[in-house]
Amino acid sequence: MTDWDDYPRPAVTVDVVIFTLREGDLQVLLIRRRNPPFQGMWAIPGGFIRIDESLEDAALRELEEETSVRDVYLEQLYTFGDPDRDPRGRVITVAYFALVPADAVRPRAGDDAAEARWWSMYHLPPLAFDHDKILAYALQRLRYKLEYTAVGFELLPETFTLSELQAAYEVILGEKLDKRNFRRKILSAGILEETGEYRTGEGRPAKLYRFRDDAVAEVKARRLFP
Amino acid sequence: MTDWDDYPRPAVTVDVVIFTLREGDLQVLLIRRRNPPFQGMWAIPGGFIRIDESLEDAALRELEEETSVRDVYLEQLYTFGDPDRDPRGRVITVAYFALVPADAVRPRAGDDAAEARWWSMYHLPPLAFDHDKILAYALQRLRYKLEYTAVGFELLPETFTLSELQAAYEVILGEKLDKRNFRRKILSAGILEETGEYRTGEGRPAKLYRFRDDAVAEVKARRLFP
DNA sequence: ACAAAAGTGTTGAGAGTACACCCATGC
DNA sequence: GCATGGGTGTACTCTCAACACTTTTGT
Repeated sequence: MTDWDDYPRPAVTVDVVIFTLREGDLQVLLIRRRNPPFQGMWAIPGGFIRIDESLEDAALRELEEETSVRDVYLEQLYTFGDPDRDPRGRVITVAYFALVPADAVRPRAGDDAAEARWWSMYHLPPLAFDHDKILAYALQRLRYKLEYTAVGFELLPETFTLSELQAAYEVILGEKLDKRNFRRKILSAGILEETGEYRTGEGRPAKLYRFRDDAVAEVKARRLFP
Repeated sequence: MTDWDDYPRPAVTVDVVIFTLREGDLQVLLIRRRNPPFQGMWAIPGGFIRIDESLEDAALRELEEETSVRDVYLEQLYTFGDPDRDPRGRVITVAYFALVPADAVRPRAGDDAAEARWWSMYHLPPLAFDHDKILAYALQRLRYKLEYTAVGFELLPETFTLSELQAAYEVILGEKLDKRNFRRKILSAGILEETGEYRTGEGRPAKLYRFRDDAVAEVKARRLFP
């Protein structure tokens, strides 16, 4: 820290891993790169930070550019900064991950993307830069958080049945769960309330639930540091 | 991500929160700033990244400059990037935290510090920049990790008694632990081995232990949800 | 002998896990 | 009435927390 201007500065970007649940699957939003390097390959949405916006604001801006949503779960994931991760030069990226309910989003291509679409986390295309590493880490973190917080709800629509909730957990964790134990535990946690409505379909109609606002607030309070 | 040169670049620094256990206390290494801004105030050691080194290498370099040690526990903590956190302009800092055994270190002042010394985490001086926030977060993370991993050992010398280990946990967690439960739990985790030596002093001599480096250190996390 | 720290077991409560059948509806 | 998914209870195991006295050494 000798002198302020002595050091060449890296470029700094923010990348946002956007997860959702669609088609009974855990999916992630990717964009196809319009420009070199890695032209035509798939990448996590992101972009350069602006000089007067916070990192979180930059992540929210990217998120909104790609999905038109705000007010979703967003958490800083990790900062990736290997000197050779971008062939154009030194680029450090602060990765975030976001959880959005599928029904709230219609992906749209941004400026630098020819195309944007959902991909299954379990069947990904080849990815630009070190984005495979970033996604692998994001999945690990999502699974881990699911085990001790209630973030799973952030991926579901406003109301849902217990079977839908259980299916969400199973898809993300990649394992089957016992129905009775799941229901007992989730109900005794006191974070759900019945809506009074039912979902009909094949078989017996299922009670619809929503998250209790106060419980969701508690989870949200714990989510982001500073 | 329109064009590479369109964006003014922020400066990027790495700050390293260096924890140790000394004098029966959890302490952190701070340096007194020689230059403005915040001249004369205490700060977490850190500095600008070099254009061709990775973030982790930069953190290791800072750590070695301040403490002359390598090969200690080092983990990326969080990236702080509010636009106004440094009055000189836009500076993003990638914070790391390091755990060093007290007997391995003799702090030394670096280039930009008039002075370097250990401070109790529980009696800190006023800090430069947003370093109070960084330290608060580092402590939270350290406590959290202590509950489900074996990182506590990284703060202790090569060999130690169970009472010393317990005292370390108590200082970091800020609470008293039951001796019998602590011993049973830590021994049944199978991560310690006896050295065969004893530490003598006042009272009955105590067995010395060391950490088994082949042990899987992760203590099973208790899940909030299935 | 006494001070000082090391070391040691049991019990009760609560949480987690495994497991199989009846219920309400649409067709 | 039958196919389909929704909904329910119990017994066993394991983990965690609370709690007090004996042992070994140095002086």
